[in-house]
Amino acid sequence: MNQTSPLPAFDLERFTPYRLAVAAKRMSDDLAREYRSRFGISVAEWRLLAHLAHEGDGASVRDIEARVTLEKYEVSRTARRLEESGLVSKMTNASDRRLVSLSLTPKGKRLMSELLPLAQAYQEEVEARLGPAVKGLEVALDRILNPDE
Amino acid sequence: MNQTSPLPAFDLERFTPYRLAVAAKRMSDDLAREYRSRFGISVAEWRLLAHLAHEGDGASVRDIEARVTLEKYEVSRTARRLEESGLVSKMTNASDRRLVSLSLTPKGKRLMSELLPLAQAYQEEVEARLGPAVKGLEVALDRILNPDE
DNA sequence: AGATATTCGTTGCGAATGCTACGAAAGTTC
DNA sequence: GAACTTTCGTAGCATTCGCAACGAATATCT
Repeated sequence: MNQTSPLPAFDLERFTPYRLAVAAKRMSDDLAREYRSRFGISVAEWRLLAHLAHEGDGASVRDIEARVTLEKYEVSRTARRLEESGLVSKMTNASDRRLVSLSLTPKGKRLMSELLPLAQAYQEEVEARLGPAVKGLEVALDRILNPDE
Repeated sequence: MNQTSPLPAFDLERFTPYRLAVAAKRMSDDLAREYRSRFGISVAEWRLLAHLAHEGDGASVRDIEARVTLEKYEVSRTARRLEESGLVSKMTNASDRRLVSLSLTPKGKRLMSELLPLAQAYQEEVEARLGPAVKGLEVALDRILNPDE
């Protein structure tokens, strides 16, 4: 008795969303540990700083929200922390005083000139470790990230 | 003046760890929304349930921790919530009373017999959407997840 | 211009998270 | 068998998170 119908066979370890989540977490934690131990910054802080370094100063919270996949309130809080640690300065935009203009301070720039080459090296390390599979990975990521086309 | 040395060129949007994190979050959120709205369960709850459904009843917190990439305390709390919602039962193991033996309740089994086919369908949808790129993705994920060999 | 709607950024607050330490139970050593 | 070490699961506590609401500034409408 208690004849429960058998459950469908399903192996979580072959479930792509799960595998993707674990792989991303592993790589991200790996990197986050590095960032934190050597520079004391979080992933969100890294993203914000990287955006400012690449796109130049003056980005608003809204700009960054759209670009680095953080929620508005995360950007706001991250910016506050970065300001407190002296890496970023915040000024209200003169022509639209709703906007906050974010800039790297000299200290922030010095940090990024150290950090960016390390990130670049990590990228190359990843590519080397994945070998030819990196091509397929990037194609798949493109498809996931741009569901249009 | 204020001649700051130019920062190295670095594009966050081409940084594989970032792309991987965003892709995983997108897919995971997509699925999590589905699980939550239709069944009221979180990602952690889904993982624990999927493990029990696949491996059978009686798994301990430690077993699950090792298998579904959750921390010990996450498993503990997730199991408590699942017990509260009547999907999982907890019993102390008779032969080793440190261990907690987790099992799907009939209600949990009914839920999973609904949920697992949907997960399977999602997997097939992902494969269809990615097309041939899925091969390369899985190879890359294998490399990231099993850094041996 | 005045009224209304929208955008921008921040914050209050409850829930979730992550670290750590802890007690209970078993294993180990002598 | 008593002292100790280790393993297992839980809970306390501070931090972080996510949602929603808010005030300020601007845009739109009539």
